Amino acid sequence: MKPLSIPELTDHPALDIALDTVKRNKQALVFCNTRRSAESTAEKLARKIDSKSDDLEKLADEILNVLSSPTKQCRRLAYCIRKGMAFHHAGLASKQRKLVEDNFRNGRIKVIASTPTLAFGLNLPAFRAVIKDLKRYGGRWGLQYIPALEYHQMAGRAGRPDFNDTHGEAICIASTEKEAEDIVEKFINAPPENIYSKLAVEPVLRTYCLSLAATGFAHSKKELVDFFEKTFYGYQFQDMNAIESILDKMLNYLEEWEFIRQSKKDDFVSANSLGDDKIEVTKLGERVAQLYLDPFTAHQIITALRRATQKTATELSYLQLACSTLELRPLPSVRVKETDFIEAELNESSSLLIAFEPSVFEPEYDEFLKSMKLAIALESWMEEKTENEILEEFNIAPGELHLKRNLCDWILYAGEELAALLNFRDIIKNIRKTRFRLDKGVKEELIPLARLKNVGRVRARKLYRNGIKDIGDIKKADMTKLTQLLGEKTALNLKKQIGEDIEKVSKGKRKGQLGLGKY
DNA sequence: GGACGGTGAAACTTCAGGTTGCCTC
DNA sequence: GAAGTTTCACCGTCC
Repeated sequence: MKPLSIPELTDHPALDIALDTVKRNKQALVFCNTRRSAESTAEKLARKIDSKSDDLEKLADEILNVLSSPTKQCRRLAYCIRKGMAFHHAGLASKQRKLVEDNFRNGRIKVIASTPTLAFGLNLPAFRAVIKDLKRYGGRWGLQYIPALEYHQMAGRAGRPDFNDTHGEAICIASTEKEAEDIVEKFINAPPENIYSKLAVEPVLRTYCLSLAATGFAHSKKELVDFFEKTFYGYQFQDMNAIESILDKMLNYLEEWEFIRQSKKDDFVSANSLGDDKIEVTKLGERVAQLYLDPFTAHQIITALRRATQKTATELSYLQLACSTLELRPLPSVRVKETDFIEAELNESSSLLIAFEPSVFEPEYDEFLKSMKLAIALESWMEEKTENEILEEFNIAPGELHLKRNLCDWILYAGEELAALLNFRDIIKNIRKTRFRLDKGVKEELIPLARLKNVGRVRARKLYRNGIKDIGDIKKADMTKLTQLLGEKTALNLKKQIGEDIEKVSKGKRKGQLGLGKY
């Protein structure tokens, strides 16, 4: 194949290649190693494009209005979209992600600069897959080459047989001859890495131990060992003695946490028998298994709930508990300039916290600070801060906020269930309230309004500011005012929800809805 | 003389991804 | 390790 000659229009070859693809009226995916880089790549490309189209203008507006108040990320994406460029990563709101994907498929968007999200799972082929970075930051090891498997995933996006492409091009960028040789050797000619069983990780192993016992699949340690022997994990591990001792450790934890009871047979009766160590699952253990919860997390929650019965726990206490579980990881990082205010907040509310709190000198302290940061961010969501404010203040993008809110809700739901089983009635009430406010993103005063269908944080606040503060006020409010605030359909709907079926207000008189800003 | 604004270099900071549960407030 | 962001010194202009 003859070498491509591509004009140098920008400061990076990956961008030049992407622009060249657009010139040929084809599509490209540019894979970047960070979200920031994906965004700036798309923006730089957009700056080089001067075409315009009505379709893209419309799409950009749609992208901009996905959230009730657009974030700077929304504005940036909308700017790119206007030029037929886009970025894609987990920080996008899910609707925006879908819009980007769909409009790449239908050809309106020409280039997507993305993190590896697009390479996994999504079927989004393009004529060219440009892999801008083959290295990624790997904690204390600095920049490291990505796995060959990941390279294959990304390169595999090149070529669209469904669109009669006869070939596709996967392009890596090297800055020296030596690097080019490295890339060929490490990625293009290299087989993918071995796959290891996920069971080999302790959290997964202990979850399965408990759930196998809880579902009656295994009644003794022997049956557990038999089961794992037949799995891919057993096949890979081979050494069943080692597995047995790992299982021993897991079972001891489960027993210590009161999820199972092990009835041991006299040791000297049968020296070699794993034999008759019966496993009995407690009520608590059964519920933990049903909740698909890592037993360690469950134990962590239960310990914290016990503490909560003995002191005043606030919503922040429950949020921070949820944020300190493994399920919420990876946690958003704490920036240097944030450390001070998080520690200040910590000083203030330390007595309220119910989860384990390491000292400054322990290695867990970093993660603890992060959990505190996320908890504060979620709390400010409940205090009605907008997505943009949270992005600016905490550097947590809308998509990520949404994901963390869901995870947090799941953990808190589990906490609620466990509290019910343990008969901690007061706690249940508080967790429910926390979950509700977290779901809706409202202050306490808006709870009665936000309970109504079709009323979220925006409408509830609008009503409240106009003196309508609860169901009683909605009953009293006249339709004209409600219509003015929320529009006719929603107003009628609200009245219906509280048991009043009102005929439509006189037609033709309808004024525009009142903007939130003015009231 | 001082406030202000623009510029560029140096110093500093940050870094990918995503499934599970329930109906009740 | 590299790209992006912030900070800061420096200079010119204006009032």
